[in-house]
Amino acid sequence: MPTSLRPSQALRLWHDVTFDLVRDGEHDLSARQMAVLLTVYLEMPPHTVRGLAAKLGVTKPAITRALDTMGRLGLVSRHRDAADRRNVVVQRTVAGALAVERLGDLIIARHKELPP
Amino acid sequence: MPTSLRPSQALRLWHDVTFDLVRDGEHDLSARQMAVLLTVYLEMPPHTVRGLAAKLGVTKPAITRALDTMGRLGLVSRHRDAADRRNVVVQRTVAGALAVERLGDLIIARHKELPP
DNA sequence: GCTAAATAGAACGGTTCCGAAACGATTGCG
DNA sequence: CGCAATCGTTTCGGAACCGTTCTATTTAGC
Repeated sequence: MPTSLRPSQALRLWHDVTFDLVRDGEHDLSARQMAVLLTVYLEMPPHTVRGLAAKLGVTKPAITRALDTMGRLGLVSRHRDAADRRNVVVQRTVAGALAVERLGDLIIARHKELPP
Repeated sequence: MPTSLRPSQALRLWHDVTFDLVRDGEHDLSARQMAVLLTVYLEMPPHTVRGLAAKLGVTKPAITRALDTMGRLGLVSRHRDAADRRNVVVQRTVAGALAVERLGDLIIARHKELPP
């Protein structure tokens, strides 16, 4: 575990990274979309619409729409589950992995710049 | 400066905090609104609509609307500048300070929980 | 004083997102 | 087989937000 963040550092970090995301305007993802994206890329698959909706505490159509948007951006892809064809599994993409990786780099860079 | 975050830790932190924000659903602020809120509470006043728009690289009406929403939520307040009555200065509120403080606590808590 | 510049906000049309409800497709169970 | 349950999606009306454009107010310069 890293050394503890102080409140001013924590907020400064959040501000700086959010600021970069808005300023660069690449993603323009809502908080929900960001939560879905990171859940898909950080947690163990498989990820279904229902599972994501339950985990995030939102409705299924909200997940469907988030996946629509992120699919349009190439950040995730959807695939029918062959075993149970009612299910849709959300899969990672190269572009999505790159975007997540860039976000990680951004957080780390801003974290390094934090005042002591 | 805290010890450096590793990529997996940085992304895990971002995921966990975003997840909490979505799950608890208290704020429901967009990335822009979050950037405005944290800028107002972290950077040196005074904050004008024009200044915030220039800093974030968005249009003035976008800032006006963000301030409308956040004012409705009681997170900020607006006042005409007495010196130059064309300007509106954005001021902090008790509720806003509390919300920002809670966000800081959330980030710190999630940061503490990060795997080594 | 009078005009020009600056500032915030309002109006407008288009886009996106929301939750609730309804719907088709699929599966499991009796 | 038949019927209920499950799953993802679509539809619907409403709300929020976007950028552009325009307006009202105020200030600065001549």
